[in-house]
Amino acid sequence: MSAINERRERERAHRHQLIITTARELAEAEGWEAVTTRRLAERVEYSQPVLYSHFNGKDAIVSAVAIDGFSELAAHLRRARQAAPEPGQALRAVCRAYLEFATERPALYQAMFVLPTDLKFASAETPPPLRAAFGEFVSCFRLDNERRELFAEVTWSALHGMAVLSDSGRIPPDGQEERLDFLVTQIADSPAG
Amino acid sequence: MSAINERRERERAHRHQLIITTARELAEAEGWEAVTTRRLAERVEYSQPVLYSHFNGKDAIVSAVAIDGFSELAAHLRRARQAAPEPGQALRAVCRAYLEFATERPALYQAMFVLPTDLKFASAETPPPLRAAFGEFVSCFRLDNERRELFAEVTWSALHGMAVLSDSGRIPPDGQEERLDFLVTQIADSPAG
DNA sequence: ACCACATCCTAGCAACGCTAGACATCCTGT
DNA sequence: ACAGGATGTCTAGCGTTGCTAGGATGTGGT
Repeated sequence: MSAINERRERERAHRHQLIITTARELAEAEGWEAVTTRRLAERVEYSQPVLYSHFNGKDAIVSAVAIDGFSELAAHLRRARQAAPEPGQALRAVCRAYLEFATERPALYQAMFVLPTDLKFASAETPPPLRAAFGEFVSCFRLDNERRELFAEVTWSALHGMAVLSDSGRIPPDGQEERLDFLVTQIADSPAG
Repeated sequence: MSAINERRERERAHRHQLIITTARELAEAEGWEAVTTRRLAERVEYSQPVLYSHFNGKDAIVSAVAIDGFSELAAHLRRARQAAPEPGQALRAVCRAYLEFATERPALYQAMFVLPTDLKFASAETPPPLRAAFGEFVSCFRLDNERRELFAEVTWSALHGMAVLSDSGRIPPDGQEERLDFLVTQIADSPAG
């Protein structure tokens, strides 16, 4: 109603975002296991209950960070795809960008793809940024390819596996480049790649 | 030294295994978040501190479950590979068996590949069962292929991605079969597959 | 029979996610 | 201008977590 309420809403929205970015910073600096509601509250200079007046719980905060991450990922992939010299190089560029994103922001990546979240994937309520990111993979394949989505899913799965297995030390972190090269070659060398 | 001590050691080893299998059962029945040291202690009918006389902590228990899982996975993959009608079908059979394993024992799979563990991968102290499981993938490729390990790593990464993204609902659980088919086709259609 | 040792449990610590209820603060209507 | 009510925030605490110190109990060896 009044201008006062508008100001309050602005402040509230501002604080909402502050919580998200602070959680993300804390996670990127010390890992998600260091992100406790107490420490987070202290950093934003409010008491614990205010976190719960903005989010349903800790998982919801992680989800909010994840959504921000999806937007960034989508933009990152899109930039890479459009900067590719020729269409045939788009897939390679996008895949490389994906791995880059995962290795440079491991905590953010975890929030998006590893930690338990409330997010709905591949359904009606899927957040648009998430759809956009997935769409970048789909766009790497020719329009007349009836199985573009399938191609994209497998590509994404492979990249995710590489990212997460490498991050947790289950495959050697070096050699990502060779694996990437091999993957792209195999996927692209298909009837309708 | 005496027979009494031997009996004690036997009992201790027996209890050690009891803890592991109980933890696994509990995880498979209700998920790992339901596996607390208290509940686990109650189930094995001992107090909490005995768990810590066998393991360094909860993570070590998870790791122990994971190692058992690696043995089973290795055996499962080996069986599938050897049952393949012809060598050209080995890769497909092993990949299918891998996904089968992951979907039928999700909690065990999580202990092995998702949850934080103390395990060392791809190093000198890598547990033999783990090497064996990975070796089954390598064995699917021809001996004269200099990049067998690379092939195996990418194959494994892709399968892991499919398994974990599907399990967490990030890609639709149906269509695994088509994805598997596509993946195997692309990987196998290579100069030295 | 007695001592010494190993084994096991009770009890408790600090930290976790989360919430009820008191307190203060500010807007609103008369 | 001032009381009343709504809004917002904090203190304090609940139940649970992983983990551990220290005492009780019972067994084995001399």
